[in-house]
Order: sequence, then structure tokens, then C-alpha cells
Amino acid sequence: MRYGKEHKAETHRRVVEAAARRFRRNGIEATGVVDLMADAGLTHGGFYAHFPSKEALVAEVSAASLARAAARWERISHETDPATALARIVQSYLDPAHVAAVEHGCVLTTLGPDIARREDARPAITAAIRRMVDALAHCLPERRRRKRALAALSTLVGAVVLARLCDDGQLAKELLAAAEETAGKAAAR
Amino acid sequence: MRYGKEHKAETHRRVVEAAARRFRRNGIEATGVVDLMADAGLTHGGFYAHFPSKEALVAEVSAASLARAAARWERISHETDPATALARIVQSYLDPAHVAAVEHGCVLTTLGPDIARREDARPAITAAIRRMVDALAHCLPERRRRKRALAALSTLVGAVVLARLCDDGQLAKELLAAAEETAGKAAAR
DNA sequence: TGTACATCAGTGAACGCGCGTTCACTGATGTAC
DNA sequence: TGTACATCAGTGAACGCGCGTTCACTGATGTAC
Repeated sequence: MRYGKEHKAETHRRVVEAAARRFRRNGIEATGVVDLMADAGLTHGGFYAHFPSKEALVAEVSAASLARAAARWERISHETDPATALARIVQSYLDPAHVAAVEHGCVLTTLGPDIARREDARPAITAAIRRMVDALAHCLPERRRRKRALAALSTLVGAVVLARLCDDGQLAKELLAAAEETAGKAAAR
Repeated sequence: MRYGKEHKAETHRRVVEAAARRFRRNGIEATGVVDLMADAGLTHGGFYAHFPSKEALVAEVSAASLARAAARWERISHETDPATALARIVQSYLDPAHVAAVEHGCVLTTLGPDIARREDARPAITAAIRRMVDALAHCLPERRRRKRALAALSTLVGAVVLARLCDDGQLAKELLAAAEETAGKAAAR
């Protein structure tokens, strides 16, 4: 079964993506190596040709997932005018449909407390948070822009965590709407 | 080993408290029944005289822990003048020392995404969130008080989740300070 | 007051199970001649 | 161009281990007489 040089990297990517979905939907500990390899169309034995351990996969998944999110925010914040960019970022983050799609949701809100306990995952996550704050700051007027960006990110993350905890869809929507107003209008002040 | 009537209830409370600490510090799945019973000074076999399953314990722990937090906020918001009450709630939630003490931290920030996946834990959590929002609203001036309370809670929760993810203590402090200003000054607007 | 018995919170061995990880093996393809 | 060999991504049986849960048992105390 020898393959071309792209092949292994491509498989690696597929496993990381399968893990990203499973971890977010079912939790990290509840996801077995067997499960996620099966999702990627493989058997479990091959796992250790790609990753030294499950912990290393967790670190890679969270780093890759957040780096992608940060890159998306950077793109939006540089390609459009500030006010539109901010609205796009905030609205897509707080979109109820996006909140419902846990398996594709931002890792900060789906795995946050869990990866905070894993020391080796944190450096890359910190870097991504910094990039996200900077992207938000880029959309804001100059006065106290950094402070506002930091607060806006907190509001976004908290609203999504809370909306997912709520049994009651009405309360969840209220939380998202209130957060959108607070984070979205940071620009108008 | 027959005991007085208070005894079993007291043991039950001790197990719930031990579990609350372990779950927050190490995560729910990483905490075994053996571990938390040992913390409470017992052996694992007795667990099922107190709880039908580990899942039931998880639901009880999160409900009890959040009910206590909600009750505290209600007490503060009714015992002091609105501005002081808001400042006390916000400052204690965002206190770096409190952020560091994961095992005593608010369940919304330590176990949030994890308990959002457990259907049977959510009704009690939703009720506690509602009480916390109402307590915050009680500290705010009348105009759009509910919306501000909802946004403030999101900001508090998000800031603590993010601060715990940050490798870098400086960035963590910035996040907390920015959140304090946004959530704390909701009253002054 | 003293004795016999019932109660039941807590014990600890045992269960089946799925976990993360290892490793000898397979076999399709790239490479050397 | 054709053949022999080396490579190595992926396979699947096997490992020890700790998990959640069950259950027959213990023995200190409350209760009945």
C-alpha cells in the first residue's frame, strides 16, 4: 500500500478534521481513537503513525481549528470596511444556526474549559486568541480599541457558551441578541 | 454501622462537594467514582446508595453549585445599593485569584460546554442562569436593564473562560480588566 | 434497665467493557538495474 | 521496457488498565420487648 507523497499528509488532515468534529460534538474524553479513525475511514492501529499520542492530537486539533478561525477574522477585517467587518464577525459568531452546529462551533466555546486543563495545548490557543483580539480591534475606532476588542471577544464567547446551556430557545435567543448589541455597537460609541 | 438520621444526608453532601471540586479541576470524564468517593473518605461501593448513576451526580453537582451561586448573587443584589452590588458581583467573578481557583470556580466557566451535552442537567442550569440574569438586572437602572444584564453575564463568563485558556498572565489580566469595565459600567450608562 | 433482633450505610471483590497503545504483518507502489 | 526489491501507510490482534456498576456481606446502632 505505498502511496504518493501527498497521500500521508492528506490522511493526516482527514483524521484531524474527523477528530475536530467528534471532540466538539461528544467531548474529548468521550471520543475514542477507534471512533475518530473510523470516521476518517481507517482502522485504529494507524493512528500512531500520525500522532505520538491522543493528547498531541488534541493540541493539534485545537491549534489548527483556532488558527483557521483567526485567519478568517483577519481576512474579513482587512477586506471590508471596519463597521461591516465587525458586524459580519459578530453576527456569524452569534448566529443561532451556528450555535446549534456544535460540531463546527468555535473551539473556545465547545472545548474551552477542557483544553484550559491541557498545558501543551495552551500556547497555540493563546496565540490564536491574540490574533482574534487584534482582528476585532482592527474593526473598531481608535479610542480604547484594544480594551473594547477584548471585552467584545469575551461577550461573544460567553453568549455562545450560555446559549448552548439553555434548555429554553427563547432565553438563548435573548442572550445572543443582547450580546450582538453589546459587541456590535462597541464600534458606534 | 447504623447512624443517626442526619448522617446519610451529611455524607451525600460531602460526596457532592468532593465531586464538584474534582469535576472542575480534572474534568468530569477524567474523574472516577473511586476518586471522588475516596475524597469523601469512603469506598466506591457505597456510591450507588446515594446516586442512581454517575450521570445523575453530574446533574446534581451542577444544579447545586449553580443554585448556590445564584442565591449568592440574589443576596448581594438585594442587600446593598445597586451600584455597589453590581461592582461586588462583577469584581468577585473576575478576580484573578478566583479565576485561578478552578476547583471552586463557577460551573458555567469550568464545565459549561461539557454539561451543555448532558440533556438531563440542562433544566436546572437554565433556571440558575435565569436567576443570575435577574439578580444582575436588579442592580441596573431601568432602561433596557434585562438586555444589559444578559450581555453582562455573557461578558463575565467569556472573560473567565478566555483568561483560563491564556498561557500569558498579562493577556489574561487584560481580558479580565476589559470585561470588568464593560460589565461594571453597564450601570453608569 | 437489659437483651435480642432488625436496620441499613458503608465495604470490597468481582463483572464486562472499552480505553490508549504496541507491534508483527500486509501488499501496492516507487525505484534501481 | 521488464524484473526484483525496498518502502512504508495502513491493518488488526493483543496488551494491561481503569472505568461504571453490581452484590453478598459487615457490624454499629436504633428499636421492641
